[in-house]
Amino acid sequence: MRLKIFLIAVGFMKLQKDIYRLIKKIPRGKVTTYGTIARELKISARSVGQILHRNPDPAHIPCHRVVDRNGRLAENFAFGGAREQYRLLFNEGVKFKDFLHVDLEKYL
DNA sequence: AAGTTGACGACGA
DNA sequence: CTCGTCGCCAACT
Repeated sequence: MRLKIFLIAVGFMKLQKDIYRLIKKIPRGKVTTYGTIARELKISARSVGQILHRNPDPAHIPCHRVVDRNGRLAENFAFGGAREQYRLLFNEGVKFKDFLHVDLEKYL
């Protein structure tokens, strides 16, 4: 049982590490897009979403700073939905056009 | 082991 | 801007 958890953790480490490295350097009050991360990692944008969705380590990965290419929030945000993501970003001083759209033009 | 599922993206209409 | 399609690919049945 415990072993299983360990193995899963190790398995996640591969991509988690790469994504973590990119996401963690996002300055406060800024955001990035899935596509940007995807190109950096040489993987599909979809995979980035996939990996973040089944978020391996939400405590150490500021996934709320990741939006889609239109600056749109993820309505299916794993932790509390878009509402929660909105709140987190707002706390960092990110300006919004409306509930679901971040003010891009000044992302990472 | 094979099929389904999406925090997406690009392109056309 | 939205909507529909297709390509994408790791994770999950």
